[in-house]
Amino acid sequence: MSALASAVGLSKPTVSRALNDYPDISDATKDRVRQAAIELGYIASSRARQLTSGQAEAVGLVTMADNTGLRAAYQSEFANALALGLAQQNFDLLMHCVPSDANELDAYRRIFGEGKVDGFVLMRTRQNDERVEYLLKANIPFVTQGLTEQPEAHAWLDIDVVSSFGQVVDHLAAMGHKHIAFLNGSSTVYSSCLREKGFREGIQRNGLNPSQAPTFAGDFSAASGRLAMRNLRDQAPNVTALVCANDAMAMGAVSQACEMGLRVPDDISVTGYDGVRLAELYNPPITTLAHSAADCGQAMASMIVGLIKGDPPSDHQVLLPATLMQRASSAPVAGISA
Amino acid sequence: MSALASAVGLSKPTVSRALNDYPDISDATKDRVRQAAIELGYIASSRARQLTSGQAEAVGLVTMADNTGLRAAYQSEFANALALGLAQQNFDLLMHCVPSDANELDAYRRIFGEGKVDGFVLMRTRQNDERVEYLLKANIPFVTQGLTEQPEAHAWLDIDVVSSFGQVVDHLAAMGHKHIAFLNGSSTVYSSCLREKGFREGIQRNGLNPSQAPTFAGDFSAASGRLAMRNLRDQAPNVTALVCANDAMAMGAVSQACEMGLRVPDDISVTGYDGVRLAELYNPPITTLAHSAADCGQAMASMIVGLIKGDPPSDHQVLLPATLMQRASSAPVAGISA
DNA sequence: GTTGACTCCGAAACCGATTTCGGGAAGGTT
DNA sequence: AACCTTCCCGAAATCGGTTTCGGAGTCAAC
Repeated sequence: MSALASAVGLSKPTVSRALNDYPDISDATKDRVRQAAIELGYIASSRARQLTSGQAEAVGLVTMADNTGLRAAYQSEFANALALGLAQQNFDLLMHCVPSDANELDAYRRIFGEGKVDGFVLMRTRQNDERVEYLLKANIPFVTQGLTEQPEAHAWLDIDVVSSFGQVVDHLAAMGHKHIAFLNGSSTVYSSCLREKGFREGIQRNGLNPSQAPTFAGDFSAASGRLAMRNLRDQAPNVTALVCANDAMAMGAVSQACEMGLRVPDDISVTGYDGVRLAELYNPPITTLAHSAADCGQAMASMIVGLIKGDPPSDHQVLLPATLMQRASSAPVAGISA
Repeated sequence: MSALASAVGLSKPTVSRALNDYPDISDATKDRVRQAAIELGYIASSRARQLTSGQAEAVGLVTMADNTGLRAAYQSEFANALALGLAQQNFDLLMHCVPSDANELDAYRRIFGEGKVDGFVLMRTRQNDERVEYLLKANIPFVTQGLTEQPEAHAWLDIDVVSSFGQVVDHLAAMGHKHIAFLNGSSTVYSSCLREKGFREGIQRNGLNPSQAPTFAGDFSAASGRLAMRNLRDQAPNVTALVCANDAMAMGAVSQACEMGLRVPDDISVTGYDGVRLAELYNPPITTLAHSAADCGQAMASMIVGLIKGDPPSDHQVLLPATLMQRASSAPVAGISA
């Protein structure tokens, strides 16, 4: 920068103010400086600026190393959209990955302590999420993707899973299904109880018999979807529709059904839930509740930047709807025409 | 920080040297400083260190906004592994996403110019990749994932696609297939010509008739896989196996085949190629060439760090094998027992 | 006692920007 | 001519570390 300053015959502070459009610099000088900056290809060092401003102009995203398969697909679309949204506000996205057995909290502490980021975005909130507690206590700006036990205390963005899973039941009930099973995901993930709540409300709202609507426990993996389908045949053979807590389990369930000689959807309807666009490619394409990971990421980008700039968390609490994507894996029960 | 210095009754430079383990500080003092640093919860500001050292201790990954579906899944596994590998060497991963219509080069120029990163990792190299040319000319360290026209000039890591696609043909030929078609991806992606090369070599090596091995042009999307399957039935009905350049197209082809009443693999075998683990979940699971995005990311992390520390690019040029994952989408031609 | 070698640490400069403060020049007023 | 504004701009301090250089001790040797 001092090279630029001497090139235009001005002092360093004047150049700085000219580039930052301060009011006490004449327009002529500003133009001259800007012109010279372009000619010399000058780009201000963000490091130096950050040192004085105290702002890192970056947001951290800490991920776990074991993200694979569909989960990875979602994370990627999300991270991309997040990075895009942040870039539009001149913020960077700092990705940090910790081994699955490591202490995440240390990573958050260190990254923020070193001044590399001004705040965090948290994916997949868990029950009793220690990250949330730590960040709240340390007074570090953050947004969670997914609700927590203390929704009023921090910023969050979530999909309305309660209403979503109710919608799915409505959809199936409207097609004549009376015996609908639910395959839930890991109970350590906070939203699992919300999904079950939505499912139960749907059952009730449609006047179905709750005792004919068994819940199975899965872990969000395709393998657990397969297992559930096997158990379903043994334990509740009259079930005609299976509502899965995510797409991976739905895929596992469909595959298993096909291998057991069941036809989807003729013999059993299966539905999923996710923000990823892969369910559409499946064979058969899977009826699912979709929300856009891209919209989600973009929205969270402006939320976290707002927080960093001082907005109260209560300004940034957003519940988005998911939309039912009706595809070939669900159909009216046999003997009933749509 | 100077607070730490006064706490232990030493000067700032001494504290700095003690923490960085300089030889001209007594062991007693070092211990005292380290102890105090822990007690006070002192974490050195990376910004200040970077300002003097001139190193950002970060690597950039610039992505395009239109990454969705399977491609996103791969990117995510890769980015995760990259971030993990970088973290182990105290480097950060800076993700930057540009709109699909924007000029990427500006992003590279700006991010490096501002001193936010010391180098880049490039995904999906293209033919006549302007990014490669720019980074070479600007003398900025980078590693590409995928070969380019000037493989000797820079560091890269690639999967041996030539041998891989040869392997697939071997696999199919061994099962009695005589009429094998190839569905290639976009020609703008550099590796497309390598894939075709491998396929052709396989055809030749197995003594098959090249004129009975038509190539179709796709664009890596599932939709183009569907289209290719339709064309295949019209234009080359005697083909019994379709080799696809990636998994997404293979999935599209399988779905389309099923909808047209063809059975996979009984009527036609289909194979894919990718590093993602989703092909395994498909219905039916798809035979594919797999490589680990995680290994790939880890390897590239140490490559780029090595480059930044001054290694010549020739030290970091790696060709990895892919392994054939034989699954249910490929089988011996009808009438031949495995 | 003076000298020299050696160990350990502090003062000051520096990295590249921003911010505070103050002052020179131009122009208008008495 | 003296004074006051207003408009621009520069000197110096600052952020939080690292690095260069030199100086204060201690101790042994002559």
